[in-house]
Amino acid sequence: MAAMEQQEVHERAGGRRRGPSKGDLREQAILRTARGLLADKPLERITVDDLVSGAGISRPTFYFYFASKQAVFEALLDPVGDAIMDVADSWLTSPGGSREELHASLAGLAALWSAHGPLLKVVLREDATGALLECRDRMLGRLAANATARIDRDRAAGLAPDGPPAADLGALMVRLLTQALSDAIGPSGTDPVPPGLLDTLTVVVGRSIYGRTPSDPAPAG
Amino acid sequence: MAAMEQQEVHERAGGRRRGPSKGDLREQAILRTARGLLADKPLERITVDDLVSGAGISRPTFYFYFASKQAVFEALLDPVGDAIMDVADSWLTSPGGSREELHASLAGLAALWSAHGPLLKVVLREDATGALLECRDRMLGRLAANATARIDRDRAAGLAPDGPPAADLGALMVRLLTQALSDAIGPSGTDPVPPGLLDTLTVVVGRSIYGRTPSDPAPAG
DNA sequence: GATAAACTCAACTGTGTGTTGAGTATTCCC
DNA sequence: GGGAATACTCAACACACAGTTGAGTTTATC
Repeated sequence: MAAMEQQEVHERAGGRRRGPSKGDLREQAILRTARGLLADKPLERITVDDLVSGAGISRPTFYFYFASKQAVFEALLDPVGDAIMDVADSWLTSPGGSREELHASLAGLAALWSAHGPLLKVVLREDATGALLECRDRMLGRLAANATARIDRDRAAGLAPDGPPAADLGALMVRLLTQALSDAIGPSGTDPVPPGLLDTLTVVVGRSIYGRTPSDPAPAG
Repeated sequence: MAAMEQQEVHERAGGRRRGPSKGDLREQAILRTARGLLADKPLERITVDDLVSGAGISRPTFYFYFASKQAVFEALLDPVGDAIMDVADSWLTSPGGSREELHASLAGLAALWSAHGPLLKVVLREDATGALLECRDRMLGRLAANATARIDRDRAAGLAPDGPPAADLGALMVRLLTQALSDAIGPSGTDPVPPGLLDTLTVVVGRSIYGRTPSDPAPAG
């Protein structure tokens, strides 16, 4: 319960209460250490002691700045989540249904995975909890909602054939993309996304949404 | 290092060395307890103490039968892995490229996920290690190899258009299927797979492999 | 220069994994 | 049936990691 109180204090002003700077440096040092360690080993193998010794502080000092190890990675993830939202929105608002445009959108996603691989892998993991889980659901939800809207729009315009409910198809495409990108960057999360993968994803997403097989209805208009 | 020795003893005959039965009951009790607990909570929240008290033994007795908590779940997974291999092979050897046949194959996979959901989720997790990781790679590899062979065959027969390298496409389809099924059965891994998902997956896989968009080549023959 | 808020830590608690060392039961061979 | 090997069992450790306590020092503010 004492833990609760302390966490609430932290929540109140997103980490520390206020104040100019002295401890800001330490907070930054913790975040920097976390980011660095993440390139070497997965989240579950990073201990509070790693962060503590990396930042040159003691254990309780760490807990003064962050409520838990997870909270550090949540803080790290915040700006990345925003970037994902931007990609999602730009995909929705981009013009036509051309292959090039789809390819470009996927490249935007891939760039995020290249830049923040380890972090994105963490948040997509099945056993995420707390704020990490919320963040994931928000990210995936926004991506899926925009994909769904896109599919509906293109179906209404006769660009895409009917098929599964747009929401199901959209959610599936999002899962496919995020999973494929996470796989591509390897266990450490630092490999580059191979260009061939982008081509394959473009074809698969393109065919799934716009493609026809003999048993699909013919194009409208 | 003492741990090493004990583990090797275990490995030598897949668990215990031999002998008739007395301890076989305990081993079964541990496995049964593990399977039961898995329906309630995820692997990482199951402790050795849970298994120990569930099976009515002491801690060291547990370690006599299994080298670690992970080893228990590896043992549980063995037969499931075999079943996956069967599904993979039956998909490869099934006849034509009809939608019904694809749907039936996917239903076979889905049945496995319904029956062994929690276990399959564990093995597909990114942070699997040791034998669990090997098992996963073997399963996914076999599925992907068979999907690839299937795509090659159907392309050669003029049933499927050209497109991304068959191996890339096959691997992506496998990832899509396993991920979608894992998602569908929920966090606990015990929800039923909704029938609508099977339809959607059938369409997506069908279109990805056999479908055409205006920019894809026309059907051969 | 006193008061409060920001900051720091040595030493602790708690929970989990895996081990040690010393046994008891079972089997197998004579 | 006696004796040695093998199967099995456990109380009591050792250790790693998360998170806490309680008491202290610095820094900003009036």
